[in-house]
Amino acid sequence: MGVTSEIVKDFKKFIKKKGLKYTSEREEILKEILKSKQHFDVDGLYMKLRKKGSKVSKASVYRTIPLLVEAGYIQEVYKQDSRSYYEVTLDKLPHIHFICIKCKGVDEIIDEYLVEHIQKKAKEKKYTPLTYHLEIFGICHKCKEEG
Amino acid sequence: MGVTSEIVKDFKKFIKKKGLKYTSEREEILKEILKSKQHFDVDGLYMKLRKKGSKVSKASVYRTIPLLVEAGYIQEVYKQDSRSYYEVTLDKLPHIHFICIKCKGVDEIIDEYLVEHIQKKAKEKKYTPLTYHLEIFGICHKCKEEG
DNA sequence: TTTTATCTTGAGAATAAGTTTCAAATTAAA
DNA sequence: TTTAATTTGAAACTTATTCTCAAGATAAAA
Ligand SMILES: [Mn+2]
Ligand SMILES: [Mn+2]
Ligand SMILES: [Zn+2]
Ligand SMILES: [Zn+2]
Repeated sequence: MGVTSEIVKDFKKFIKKKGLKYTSEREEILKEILKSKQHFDVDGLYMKLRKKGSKVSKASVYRTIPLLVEAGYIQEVYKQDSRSYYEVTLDKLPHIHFICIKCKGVDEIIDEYLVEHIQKKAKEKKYTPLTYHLEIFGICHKCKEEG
Repeated sequence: MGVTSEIVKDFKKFIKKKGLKYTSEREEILKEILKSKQHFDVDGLYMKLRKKGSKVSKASVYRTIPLLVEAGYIQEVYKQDSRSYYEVTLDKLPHIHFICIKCKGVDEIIDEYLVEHIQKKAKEKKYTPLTYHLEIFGICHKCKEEG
């Protein structure tokens, strides 16, 4: 049994435990998200679903995302141009995103030490961390060369 | 001569060098921002200006902010509820913001080591950093206790 | 100082991501 | 199968930010 179907089963349990109803739309959205191995936004996700013939509405995508965040499968990792970007958090530590403001390219840096450091600081301030946005906006090497 | 009038003079120079015109609106906005010793958003800033009798329009506030960012006086430090928050960057290193999603309170941690670490990573990836968003969204101690 | 070209302003319209509304459809417990 | 509760899609709504444009301000040149 693949990792995906494990998650789908867990999600169903999660939904039931909350007293909500498990629907095909919710499952469709979760499955599509699990396929994305990169960052995604609502519009991109919605387009992908539509292209495969799905009839899910954008409203349902917007409504399902907070559930998936709460269940711990995805996280909002950054915002750009007034749009939120998410990623699947399977085995992923919080990490830094370098975002090029010219080409919009995103580069990740995973760094265990950094995460520990930040979590120690959070503990000092008695915060319970939920979401990390560690973003550096700037110009990437390629765009710099092109002027 | 105070630090403010120094900055105002520099800003005028900056504006002229760009071939733009120095206006009372731009100066008013800069001065009001320099007074704010905390994070601010456009609406709050605009309200403050209005309360002191200023006639500056919100459009001008929106238009002036990118100039002040470019000049290096302020930076966008985080976004919340689809609103951007800025702060004056005088002698301020990039720093972490702990943001409570319940009470919206913001706590800062300035940490030279962290900044150096991140900048080293940026250099490794050949990025030219411009803006840092180092945010941790979570629950503060107080809100945690209140349930 | 006056002229003139260019830039900036305020007001309101436009844009677009995300939220809300509501009647019809679906779920799942009884 | 019946029934109560939830969810859905579609469209309306909200709201921060951007854009448009005519009128006003700036500053270089005359
Ligand atoms: Mn990432
Ligand atoms: Mn700060
Ligand atoms: Zn780039
Ligand atoms: Zn709080």
